[in-house]
Amino acid sequence: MEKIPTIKEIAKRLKVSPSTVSRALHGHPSIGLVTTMRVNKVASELNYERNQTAVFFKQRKTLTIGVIVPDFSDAFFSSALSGIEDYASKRNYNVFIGQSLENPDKEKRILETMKTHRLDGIIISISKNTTNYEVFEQLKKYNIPVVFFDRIPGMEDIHYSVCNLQSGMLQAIDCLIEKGHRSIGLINGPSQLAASKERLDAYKQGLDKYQIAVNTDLIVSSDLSSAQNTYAMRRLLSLADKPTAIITFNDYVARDAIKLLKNYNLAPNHDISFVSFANSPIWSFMDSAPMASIEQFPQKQGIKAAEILFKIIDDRISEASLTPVFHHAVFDSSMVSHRGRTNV
Amino acid sequence: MEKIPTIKEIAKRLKVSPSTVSRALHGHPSIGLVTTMRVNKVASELNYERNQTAVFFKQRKTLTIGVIVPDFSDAFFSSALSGIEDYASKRNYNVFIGQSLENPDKEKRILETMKTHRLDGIIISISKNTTNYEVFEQLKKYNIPVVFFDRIPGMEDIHYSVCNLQSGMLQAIDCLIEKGHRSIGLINGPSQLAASKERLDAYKQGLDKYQIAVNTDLIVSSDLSSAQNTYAMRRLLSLADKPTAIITFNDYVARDAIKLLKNYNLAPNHDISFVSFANSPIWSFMDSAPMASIEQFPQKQGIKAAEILFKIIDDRISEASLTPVFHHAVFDSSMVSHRGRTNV
DNA sequence: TTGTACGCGTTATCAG
DNA sequence: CTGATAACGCGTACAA
Repeated sequence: MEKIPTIKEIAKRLKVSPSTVSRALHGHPSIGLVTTMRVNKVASELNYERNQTAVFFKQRKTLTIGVIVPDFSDAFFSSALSGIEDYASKRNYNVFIGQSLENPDKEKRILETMKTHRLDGIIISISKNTTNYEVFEQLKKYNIPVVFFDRIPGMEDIHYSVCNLQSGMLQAIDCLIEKGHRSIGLINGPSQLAASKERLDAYKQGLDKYQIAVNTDLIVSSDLSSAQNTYAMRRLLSLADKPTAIITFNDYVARDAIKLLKNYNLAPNHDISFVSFANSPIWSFMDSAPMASIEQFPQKQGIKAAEILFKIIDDRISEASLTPVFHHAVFDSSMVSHRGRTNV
Repeated sequence: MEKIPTIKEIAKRLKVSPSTVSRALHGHPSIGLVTTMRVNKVASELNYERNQTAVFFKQRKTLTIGVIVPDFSDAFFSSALSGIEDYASKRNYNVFIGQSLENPDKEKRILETMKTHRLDGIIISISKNTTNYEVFEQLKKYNIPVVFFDRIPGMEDIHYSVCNLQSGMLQAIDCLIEKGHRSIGLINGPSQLAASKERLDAYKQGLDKYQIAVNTDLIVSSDLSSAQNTYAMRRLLSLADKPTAIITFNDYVARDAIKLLKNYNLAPNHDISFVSFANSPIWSFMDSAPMASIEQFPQKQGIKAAEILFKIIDDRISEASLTPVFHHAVFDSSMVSHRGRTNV
């Protein structure tokens, strides 16, 4: 085990002071050319490499951001992570990760670890069970900026990057109405999710625009398990007046619904048209895709969150801002048609 | 901006020495109960939290491992990451990430960053274009253990965790032979990939077991693009003696091949049976899955790599091992049948 | 039981 | 242009 060369070591060999070596290594203009060259020579001979932990310690900056999501094996989040990593690495920043697995305790532990590590900033999509926001207040005191994305807490004064689901829902309804549908069903998610409320509100608003009364029979919910997805679909199919189109909470719900539809020997997008949310890559592998899916741009959301975070970090350097500004990025979801792709 | 409390601060308030505070906070037995309690009280009043960067610097341990893969938005790698994160977090370790995007230069840069950060260990699945292994040698000098997984370099004396593809291939062939197939095609990947050679060798070995001569017409390759996948399949379909079964490099190749087959109005697994590699989740969304897919257990590979890494880290503490031991985990791939799931 | 002194590697400040 | 010194926050021999 060879020992790792330090600035001191170089200084000793050259019989100069450590500070001279440090400055030479940084190309400081006040150091003479000869000295600089001699230092660089010895440094490369010894394979010197600076000890980043010492620099972090001294500078109180870690050049590291943290990313916390519920689960990296979920395509939505891993795609966001991929975008964040790419952005951060271009800024020469490093990325620390943690996954909450939807467990608020684990989430809290991760946040605390990141705090003690003095990370320069955190990007987080919170667990769906998180209700205690105290940690985030503490983070503020430690001056560690937090940017939320996709899943944001019900707090005032936060930075976030989210996707507005309303726009996609309204587009979907416009499109369905244009195709002559008047009876549009909704398979929504669990009511406690903010995302469910958002979809429902936009659904009602969309129908209202065309003076279509909301028929509560056409609105069913699921906890997003396959069993309940199927059950919800069955309820819609059992109606005397079946909907001619159905909007589902997400692509997985749509998949289960379409599967059931086929068991009834009905053709998706022919007998009943489908529009779902997420636009996940699964449809490119499927024979029966919904007519359209509403894209939520996970990677874009992640990158936007990173942009916000770095803006905060940059601003902090230039001035201690007296009036805090909270950055919000809300971009529109957008309906993506799958019609050319399906073979129904 | 409140300033962050330190041990010194606590010491000053209590008029004791910093070392007393430090020991008290660690529950050192030599500190009196009263003192300990007073220290803890003030610490929690001030919301004291120790500065991990200082500890890292002092202890020359970062309690952090790095994970590098080509792309986190790939389900295979994100699933591995998920497993690694979970394992590491149980050991109170943190995870640093980087993605090479198949770019050897970026990969090198990431590795160097991790080196200067003095990470305690690195788990990596190398980019498919990596040919220069010099960095890994340097890492050895810095005493940073590296564990490779899935994609491993052609080096001696390394730690790794991989999946043996031979077992799956042999199972597949056993299974196909048993069902009466004698003419089995292979759509392989690019020849420069070790994984292609491995599949080909096992394929030959499998046929050999049943005294079936290898027919080179039945072996085609693709660079794994959709275009070439389709082209490769077309070549097999244009043979006078078409194969009755086809083994494909991975699920994406199978998807493209099956798609083409349908254009020929032939039924997958009826006219031609398919077995592929990867067992990716896409099949659960598809109407026409291959008969079977060979599981490669990304998460398991990741966790195993983490186990190896932590074993090395643990061993290092207990003793400076004189004879280096290299840990290899090779577990068998395994054929997973999809027959119950397909509706062909 | 507690305090003193030092070191970890680097850089900023000030003095020459 | 360069050197000496202090400081960052913490842990720990050693001394008291």
